[in-house]
Amino acid sequence: MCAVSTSRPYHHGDLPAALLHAALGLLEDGEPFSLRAVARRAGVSPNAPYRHYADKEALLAALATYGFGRLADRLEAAAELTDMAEEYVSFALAHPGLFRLMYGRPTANAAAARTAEILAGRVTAPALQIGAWAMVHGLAVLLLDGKLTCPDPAQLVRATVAAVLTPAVRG
Amino acid sequence: MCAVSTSRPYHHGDLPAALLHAALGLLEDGEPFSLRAVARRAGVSPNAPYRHYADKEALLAALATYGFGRLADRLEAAAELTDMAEEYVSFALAHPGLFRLMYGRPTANAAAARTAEILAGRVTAPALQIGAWAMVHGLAVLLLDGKLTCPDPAQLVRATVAAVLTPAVRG
DNA sequence: CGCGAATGTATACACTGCGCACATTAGGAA
DNA sequence: TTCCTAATGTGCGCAGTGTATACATTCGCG
Repeated sequence: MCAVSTSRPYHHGDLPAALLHAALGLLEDGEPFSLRAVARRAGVSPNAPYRHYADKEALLAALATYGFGRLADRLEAAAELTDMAEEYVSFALAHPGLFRLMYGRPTANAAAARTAEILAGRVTAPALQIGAWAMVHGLAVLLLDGKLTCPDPAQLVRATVAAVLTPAVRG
Repeated sequence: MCAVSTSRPYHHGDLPAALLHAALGLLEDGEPFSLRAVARRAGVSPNAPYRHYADKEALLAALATYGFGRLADRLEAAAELTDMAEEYVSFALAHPGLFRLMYGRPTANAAAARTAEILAGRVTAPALQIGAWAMVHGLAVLLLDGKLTCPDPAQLVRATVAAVLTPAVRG
């Protein structure tokens, strides 16, 4: 059958990127995430993604490493530990779906470790490095899950870092 | 049709409790969690649970509040902040499915708040209370997600609390 | 031009959560 | 005792999911 001129071409051009973009869109919009929904949003058949990603996990893993890259960029742009903590939490709150996905995948632990290293760059003692990461991550997760309600999360982060981390670093 | 004598009775007796138990078993065994699997494990038809729980969320919410109860018991039995932190993390590592479920439900925030209060009982300053909870929870989550590998988690918790929380509390 | 490889589509299966109608049973009323 | 009603469990069906398999279309190279 001949394609009508107005129809889009059989071959998409750059489906892998389009799929990633569509998946990100689903996460940002908080819509239920399914491979079929991703394909739908990319305007492609339900099985087309399988040409580029082995399975759903593979797409999610790609999303996770992308997310860790974005987070690392943000962290590296911060000057002090307090700023990094604030960026970390604000990233989580701005992209809840992506953030949860990043830390939920057993894959992409290397990317997570790199993120941790950037954070640790502002701290000296090893126990403090882990403690700082854990506290900031804990704040992010608790806020994300609604276990810690607060009108001004950024302020909360700064106060908590000042009360806990700063004395420990000085100590 | 007449029931054969060896078959179990039509009415279960205490299905709600049996369903909770079956669900817990699924979580502990790390098997994929589905309402049908819960019903299967309880030896009952796929739709029987709907007589006792409005939907899947309701069952999960019941599980979550149960889990928070168990965690609170453990925390209250601990004498010092360090012990509580260790209990918190060890609970998470011992019951990963249940722990993730507890903090993943938007419901049962009251139970989570109660847990936080128990933890806060060992700390005075408000910012420190939140910081302590966040750090301990962060350690639990990072360990659970495999982002923080460590041969002896309990030791890690004690060291981190000693390095970060104790100095901050001392002021 | 022609053919093979890459890419997208169609169809199909097992599984899920869940609504609806029906079967079975328990427990009180006559 | 017998019967009736409400509680409880079952069967069937629907929409939606991940994914395997077979097919159609198109691009790029000879």
